[in-house]
Amino acid sequence: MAVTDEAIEKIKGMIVSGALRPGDRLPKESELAADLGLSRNSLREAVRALSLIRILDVRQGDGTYVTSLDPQLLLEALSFVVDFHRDDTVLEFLAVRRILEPAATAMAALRISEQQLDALTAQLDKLGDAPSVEDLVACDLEFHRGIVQSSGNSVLCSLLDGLSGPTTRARIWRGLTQEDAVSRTLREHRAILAALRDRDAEAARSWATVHIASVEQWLRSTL
Amino acid sequence: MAVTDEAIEKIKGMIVSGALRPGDRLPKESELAADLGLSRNSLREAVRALSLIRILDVRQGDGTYVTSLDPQLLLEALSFVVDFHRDDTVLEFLAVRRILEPAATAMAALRISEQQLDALTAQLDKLGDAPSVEDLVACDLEFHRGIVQSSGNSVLCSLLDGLSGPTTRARIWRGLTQEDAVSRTLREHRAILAALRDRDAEAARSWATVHIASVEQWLRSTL
DNA sequence: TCGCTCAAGACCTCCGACGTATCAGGTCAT
DNA sequence: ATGACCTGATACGTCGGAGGTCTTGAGCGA
Repeated sequence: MAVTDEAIEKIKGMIVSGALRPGDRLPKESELAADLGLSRNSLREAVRALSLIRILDVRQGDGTYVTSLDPQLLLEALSFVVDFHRDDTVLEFLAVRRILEPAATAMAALRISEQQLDALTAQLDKLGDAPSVEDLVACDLEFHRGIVQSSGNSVLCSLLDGLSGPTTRARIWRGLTQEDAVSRTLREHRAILAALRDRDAEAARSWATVHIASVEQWLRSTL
Repeated sequence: MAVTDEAIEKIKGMIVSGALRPGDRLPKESELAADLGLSRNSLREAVRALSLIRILDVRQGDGTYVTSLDPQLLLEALSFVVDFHRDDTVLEFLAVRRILEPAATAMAALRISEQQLDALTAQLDKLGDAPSVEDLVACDLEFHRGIVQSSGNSVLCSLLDGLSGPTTRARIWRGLTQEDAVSRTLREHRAILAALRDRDAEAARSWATVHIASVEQWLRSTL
């Protein structure tokens, strides 16, 4: 195994074992390189790799720190990976969303605050009846994110965030110009919100399923 | 933005845009570095980072290639990330599994082959009635993986694989020594398999839910 | 006390050299 | 002619050192 890979494993080991804890600062590059028995150049490759997936946070002029290791932060790397997928696997990602999103929406129905409900309502009101496709996409993303956050599970939230990432969603919506799709989306958003306000988890779940299934159906007929 | 980060973005761009396709070979380090306008050392940091998340495959003495970009491969990096999570977030990961696994099991009920059913049966038979905890853990992993693969969704499969990764599962099972837990697990596996054989998606879903919920409940009472 | 200057510390980038692994082509024995 | 073996070219792996840039905080003056 290459020295850089060893270094990655060792740093990972230090974090998993608790020798390095979230927020801790690593020894400076030259010291750490000496400790691990490799050159500064090779160590930098290891650090850079761990930095890409948000394990380490490198601040020039300051030092290198272990991130908070929050699920949210680590799964952020997921969206980076999802960006690489080609169109022919979009349906599979969408199928996973179709499983997760209704469940998250149902969970949210039991936990969402009045204040959050009001915010979602205001958001929909602000969008109006005939928004541009761009506005609708942005709003859709925000709407679902708000709901999923109310599920209270940050892993679930980050996962869905990654799966629904800008790229995937943009690709799907770019061609979604059929007139009734816009109004249908607006109606479905209203219905989901109403179900949440009623604390009706099953209704919320069903509307979320319908909502995603309609996108899935449209996409399937298009590809 | 640092030159290395720019290089990462550029390489990503080349792949996403289709200029580089799965399996393609990249120009050699020195050339690519010159093309992108940075030193070989800095480029190597970018390549190493992309290699960690399985976007690139570097072979010494040969060259650097774009991987297949299969969801399976890319989500493999997920397990690396999951390893970093501390015990207090295990419940959130488990909650996500509780959503995905029953759905995957239900999907499998409609698609699994006779041959795969026989293989799962043989696996359970081989384990016997009173296996060691280690054997049970290994078998459990294999059993669920086999089922999820039959769901036909490779994204779903990889995601669950990552979430159920060795570390998380090992941590959970390490303390699972209560006698009835072992026999209960065996019974539940048999029940899931029976539901699959009956092509009864709802029964399969329910048994999978029960199966995971029991782990969740035990874990919740322990932490 | 507040704000500015400046030097120390740490990461950023680059260069050039050498080590090591892989592959292709040629050589030689069978 | 075929196969194993050798060898050179090629490309990645590792290293040490030299400047450069950014952040931080101590020290100074208003």
